[in-house]
Amino acid sequence: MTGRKKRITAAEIAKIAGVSRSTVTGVINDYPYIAEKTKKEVRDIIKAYGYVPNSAARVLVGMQPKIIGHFVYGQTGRMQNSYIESLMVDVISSAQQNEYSVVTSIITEDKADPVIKLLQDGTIQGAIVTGGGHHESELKTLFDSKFPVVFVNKFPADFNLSQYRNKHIVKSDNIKGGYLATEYLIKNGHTDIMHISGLHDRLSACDRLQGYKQALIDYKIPVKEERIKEGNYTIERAEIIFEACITSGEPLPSAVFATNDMTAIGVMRACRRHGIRIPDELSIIGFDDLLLASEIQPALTTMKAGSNSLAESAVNLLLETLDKDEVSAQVKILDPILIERDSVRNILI
Amino acid sequence: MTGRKKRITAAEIAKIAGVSRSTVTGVINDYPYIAEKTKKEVRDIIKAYGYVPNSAARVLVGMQPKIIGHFVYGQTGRMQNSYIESLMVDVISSAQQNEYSVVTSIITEDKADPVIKLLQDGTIQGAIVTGGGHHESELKTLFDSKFPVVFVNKFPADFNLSQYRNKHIVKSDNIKGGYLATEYLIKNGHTDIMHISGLHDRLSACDRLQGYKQALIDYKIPVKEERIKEGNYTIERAEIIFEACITSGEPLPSAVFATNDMTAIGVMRACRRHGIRIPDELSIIGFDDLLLASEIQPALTTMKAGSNSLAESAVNLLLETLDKDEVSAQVKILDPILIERDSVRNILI
DNA sequence: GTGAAAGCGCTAACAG
DNA sequence: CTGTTAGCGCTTTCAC
Repeated sequence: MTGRKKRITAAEIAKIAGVSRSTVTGVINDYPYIAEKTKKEVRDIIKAYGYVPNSAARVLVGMQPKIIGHFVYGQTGRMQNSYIESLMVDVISSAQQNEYSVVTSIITEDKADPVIKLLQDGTIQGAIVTGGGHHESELKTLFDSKFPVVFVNKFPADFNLSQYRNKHIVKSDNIKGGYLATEYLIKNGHTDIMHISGLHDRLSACDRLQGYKQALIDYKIPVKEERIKEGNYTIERAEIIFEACITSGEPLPSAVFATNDMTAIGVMRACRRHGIRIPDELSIIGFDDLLLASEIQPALTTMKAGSNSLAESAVNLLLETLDKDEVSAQVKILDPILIERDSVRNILI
Repeated sequence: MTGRKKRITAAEIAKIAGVSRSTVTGVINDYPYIAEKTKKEVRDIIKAYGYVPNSAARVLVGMQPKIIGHFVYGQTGRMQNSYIESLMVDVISSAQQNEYSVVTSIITEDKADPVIKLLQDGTIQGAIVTGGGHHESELKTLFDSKFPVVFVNKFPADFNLSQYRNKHIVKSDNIKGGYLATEYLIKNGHTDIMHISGLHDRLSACDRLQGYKQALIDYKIPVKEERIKEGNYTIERAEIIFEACITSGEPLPSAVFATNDMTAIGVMRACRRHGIRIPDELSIIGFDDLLLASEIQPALTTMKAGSNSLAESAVNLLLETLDKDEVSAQVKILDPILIERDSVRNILI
């Protein structure tokens, strides 16, 4: 680009208004010691000429750009997980309510480098990190940086939060979520419950699995390893897994607890293909409460982590931190809730 | 915030490396007239000290921030239209492939003001505008500005593109889409086809409606106004509309062309409640090809505008424009395609 | 090849 | 209450 039209500057406004440059600054930032009359006059001229203070110049002298980053770690390839998409929207909405803008970065490969650059070069003031995937080294880098970062359901395995500053964690209580989901199935009479988990190297998946196991133990139901399968959050993978169960000839479980709704849908797909009716022959419960969950047939019973409150909590925590100088690490844990729909049958009655 | 740790500057790097400030700049921007040896030495120091050039300072001296905006006009309240969400992801992905970041702004009310400010204050270089809603005055403002903007399926009703500079339009051919959808129903033997449209003040809705009418006319089927209902893109509204049709006692159409998938889902919901089987008793075709469309039962036959290519075309058009000084307006029209699934029955056989 | 000097547009700290 | 001065950190002439 050679020379797009130059914008008008504060100096020019000052000249037009017949005041000094600093008076214009004073008007813009509404300093109390500028005469109301002057303010009004200058404001009119500012409006008339469409003057807007240059952001780069303000940031350069130490003002805050009011932009945060949202780093979304995603699985490779096209992201077809609408959970993460609605989280994006929620983060943006929450930020905008506080007059902040958000730069959303989708990180599919090991491209954390360009992303942390946004923090380093001062474009953004802080960041929210969400999504899946195994990214120890990038997360470490973020953790060890001085920048304010809020991690949502995602953080390095071995961290000692108390050592850090300006780092926070917002998470849904996945152990509890796994427990409640499993307990719900048990209370509906199920004892042979399969769990299709998320990737075993992700904390959220491990927690849900742990909750599952704990519920079984508490209700004196043996935990069988062959009833635990590792999925990868996609419809396709879940479909393959359950397909294999069906065609193996082994007896099917009476219920499945899927680590997320997409997985649950995959199971449903496999069932559809083989004429297995839900919930009559197989009960299923998911996790996330995607929009999809209420629309498929039968409507999916699922656990809701509260994507809205997750994003909101994260944004609020981040913005609070931006105002302060050094904030010690905080952890905020949100309770999941059960959304009862039609995919689980009570086999006691 | 009082004083978060100051970053290291180019001047300090210069001092450490024992070279001058401008040499450091030369190394960073890889100027050809700097000795390779010097470059390497300085680069090592830069890396060792974690130096990253301050973005605000660079922008201030006229460099490009490499950030674009995505302004998403949405209906009031929670956006539960996953079409727009996946468009967001597509825009971000396309931009990132070109090493641009994107600030996504969701505009629910008449808040275009804060959003155009991002352009005016130089935070972003240009913008992509998508979404629904009636926002003549804001769009006008954008149109009349000097900033590069690409409008995706959304623009002022009365515009004379040729007058403008740095403004482009990317749209899917909605007339054709409406035509193809309707024609498909006709070819499957349907003659009593209802259309649930989008809001009549939105161009895309009008175009789809027009295509619908044209197809009927071309196939010598009378257009009946009572078969055209105005929806608002939501499941809820569509459900109410079709519910009313069912309970009115009037004969139902044999097919429905819904202006988007959400509307189609609303119709399906109403049918479910009343035991009307799809596609046996009612055929239905949607528009958008949401992920949902392939998952619901029966899988929804729909028109795909190609959200991916829409976003990609828009981003490419915008980035090309950013490099140039003044670009005359362009219009890019994308062809919709039919995705055949199971919600339409051929009533001829 | 390298260094010194100017200035992008703004805010802040001073005098007046 | 207003005007003047001094940078923020960078890139870009232009001499050396």
